[in-house]
Amino acid sequence: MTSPHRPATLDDVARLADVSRSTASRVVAGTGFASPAARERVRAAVDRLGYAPNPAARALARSAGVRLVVAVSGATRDVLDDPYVDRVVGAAAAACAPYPAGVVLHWLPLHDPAALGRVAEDRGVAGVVLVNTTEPLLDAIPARLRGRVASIGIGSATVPSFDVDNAGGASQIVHHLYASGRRRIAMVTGPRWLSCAGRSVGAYRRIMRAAGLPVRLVTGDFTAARGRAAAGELLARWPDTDAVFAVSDLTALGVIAGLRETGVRVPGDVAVAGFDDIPHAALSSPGLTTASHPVGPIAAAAATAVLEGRPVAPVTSFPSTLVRRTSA
Amino acid sequence: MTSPHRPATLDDVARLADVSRSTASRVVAGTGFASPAARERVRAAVDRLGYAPNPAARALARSAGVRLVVAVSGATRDVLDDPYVDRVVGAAAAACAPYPAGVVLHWLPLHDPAALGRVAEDRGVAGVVLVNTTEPLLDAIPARLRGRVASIGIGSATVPSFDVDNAGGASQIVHHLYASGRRRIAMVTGPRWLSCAGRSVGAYRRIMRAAGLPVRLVTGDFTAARGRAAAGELLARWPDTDAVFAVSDLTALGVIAGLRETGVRVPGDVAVAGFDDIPHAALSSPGLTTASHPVGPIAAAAATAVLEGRPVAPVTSFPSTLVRRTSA
DNA sequence: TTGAAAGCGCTAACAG
DNA sequence: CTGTTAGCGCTTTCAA
Repeated sequence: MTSPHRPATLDDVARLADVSRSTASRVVAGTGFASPAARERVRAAVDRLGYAPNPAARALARSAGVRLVVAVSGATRDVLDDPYVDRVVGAAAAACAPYPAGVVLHWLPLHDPAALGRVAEDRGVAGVVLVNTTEPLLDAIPARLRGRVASIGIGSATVPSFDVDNAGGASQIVHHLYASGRRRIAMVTGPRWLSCAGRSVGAYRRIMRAAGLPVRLVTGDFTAARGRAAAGELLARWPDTDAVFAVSDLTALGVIAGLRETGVRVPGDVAVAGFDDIPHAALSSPGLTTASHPVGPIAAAAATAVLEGRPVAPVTSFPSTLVRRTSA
Repeated sequence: MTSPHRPATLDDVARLADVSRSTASRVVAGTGFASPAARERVRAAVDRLGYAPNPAARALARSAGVRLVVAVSGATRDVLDDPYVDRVVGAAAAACAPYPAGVVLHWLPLHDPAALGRVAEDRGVAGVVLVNTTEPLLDAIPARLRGRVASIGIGSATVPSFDVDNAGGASQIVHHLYASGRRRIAMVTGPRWLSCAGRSVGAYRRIMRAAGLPVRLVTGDFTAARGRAAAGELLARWPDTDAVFAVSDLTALGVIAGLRETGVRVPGDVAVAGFDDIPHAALSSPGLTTASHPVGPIAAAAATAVLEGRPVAPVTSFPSTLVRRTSA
C-alpha cells in the first residue's frame, strides 16, 4: 500500500490498530508492556501503513542525537583525506541505515583536547567514533558523551575499543620476513603520538631481540610520501637492510617507489611488506605482501555499538591475516 | 563560558536577551524581522550561553529531515565497496558538519526503480545525492523529494547535476595518446547502463573517426578484475592494439596487470591511461597517466546544494585535467 | 496492561 | 518589528 501523500504517523497507526498512541509507541519502540493482541494489531497497522518512525521526533522526545560523529585526530586537517578514513566513514554511513542517525566527519586537532568537548556541546550528536585515538584524548572524554563513544584503536575503561590485533598481525609479517631468509629487517612505524601503532612496534622489537637481530626503526606517518623519504633514510643509515616492514600500505608503496628510484630491486634486494591490505595492494607491481584487516566490519561494529547504546565488551579484537604476494 | 550541565535552549537565550522566543528564533535562524537592538542582544546571549540549535527539534518543527542519503545504483550491493563511493561519502560527511544532518549510505538496486521511493518514505531524509545516476532513475524521482535531490553524474530538469566534464577529459586523454604516436587505441568503457559514461565513449568515437582510426570498444564495470580480463579480450580481438584508455583508474590498473601477465610491456608495447586519478594512480609502477577529477569538491558541492535547498544551476561542471605519468 | 497528559526544543502563522 | 499561540511526531511518567 503506497501512502497517499503524507507519510503515516504514530497517530495513524494507533487509530488503525485501535489503541492509544502510547501503546503503539511501546510496541513500535519495543519498550514497555503490551498485550499480545494489541501488539499484533499494532504490527499489522504498521505494515499496512508502511509506517516508519520520524527520527527527528524520536530524537527530540528521547533527547538523543541524530548525528554520529566520526572524529579523526591528527596534526592537520589533511588527515581527513586518507582513504582509510573514507573507508571508515563509508562503513559507518552504511551501518546507520537502520538507525535514526547519519554520519558527520570531524577533525580533532592533535593538541586541542577541548575539540571533543565542543563536539559534545552539540545536542545533535548521538555518539562519537574515534579514529587515531590517543591517550590524552581518552582522558578528555566529556562526561556528556559517556557511554556513547567507541574507539577504532586503543580504548579505555569507559571507551570500548574496536581494533585489529596489531601485535599479532605485526608478528606474522615479521615472522614471514624472517622465514624467507631476511635478517636485516627495518620497520617504518606510525606517528609517535599514536600509541596503538606502538603495539606493532613492540611485537617487532620482541621478535628481533629474541632472534638476536638488530632493531631498526624509522618513524612514519602513514603517508606514501613519508615512505618514499624513509626509504632513503633507511638505506643511508643501514645500507645492508634486506627487508622493510611499513605499518601502512600507503607507506610501503612509497618505500617501494623510493627504493626503486635508487636502483634497489624489490623484492630482489629488499623485501617490503605493508599493513592493512588496501584495495591497491593487490594491483601494485610487485603485488604488496601485507596483512589484511577488515576495516569495514570494524567501523560498522564501532558505529553500531554507539548507535545501540548498549554496553559492549571493552575490547573487540579483529583478526589480522597475512596476505602473501610478491613484494616479500 | 562552559555551560554547566544542560546545554542552553532557545528559551534560555530569549530570557537572557529579554525577548520572546520567537524573536530569538528569528534572529538565530536568520529568518524574518528583528530590530538591530534585539538582534544584537540575542547574538550576545547566544555567545554567552554557547547556544547551538537542537537539530532534531529544528528538523521536527520544519518537518525537514536529518539524514542526507547518498544513494548509489548498481547491480549488486558490492557497488558500495568502491573507494570512489567512500570518497563521495567522506566528502559529504565533512560537508554536513555545519548543517543539522548526517550521511547515510544506500544501495539502489539497478532494476528496482521503486527503491528510491522507499527512501523517500522515510521522513528522516533531508535529501538525496545520487551516484551512478541512470535515466530511469531520474524519471522515477518521487514527488516528495522534489528539489532535494542532486546527482553526481547526469541530471535532469528537476535534478541538478554535479559532474566532471567527461567528454573534455576523455578527449584530452585520447589526444594525448594520439600525440604520443599511438594509432590503435582501444577503450574499456563503463557499464552499459550508465549513460554518463557514454559521454566519454562519444568523445573517443568522435576523435577516432575524425582521424580515420578504428574504434575498438570493450565494456567494463569500473573494477580492476574487469580490467584484467579486458586486457586479454583486447589482445585476442585486436593483437596490434598499442594503447588502452580505461574509464576508471582501477580498471586501467587491472589492464596493466593483465597485459603484463601475458608479457606485454607497458608503456613499451601498449600505453595505458586511466580516468579519475585515485590516490594510488601516483604510486603504481609505471605511474598511471590519467585525468584528475576533484571528487571531493564535487561531492561536497552536491551535498551542500541539497542541504541548502536553494535552487542551483542545472549543471555544474568540474574540470578534468590530464595528469601525465609514465604509463602513457 | 492501557490511556491521558505533559512535554522534548524549535518554528510559523497571526495578531498586536 | 514583536509576542502569543499552536503545533511538528514521538516518548514517558502516572493513574486508572
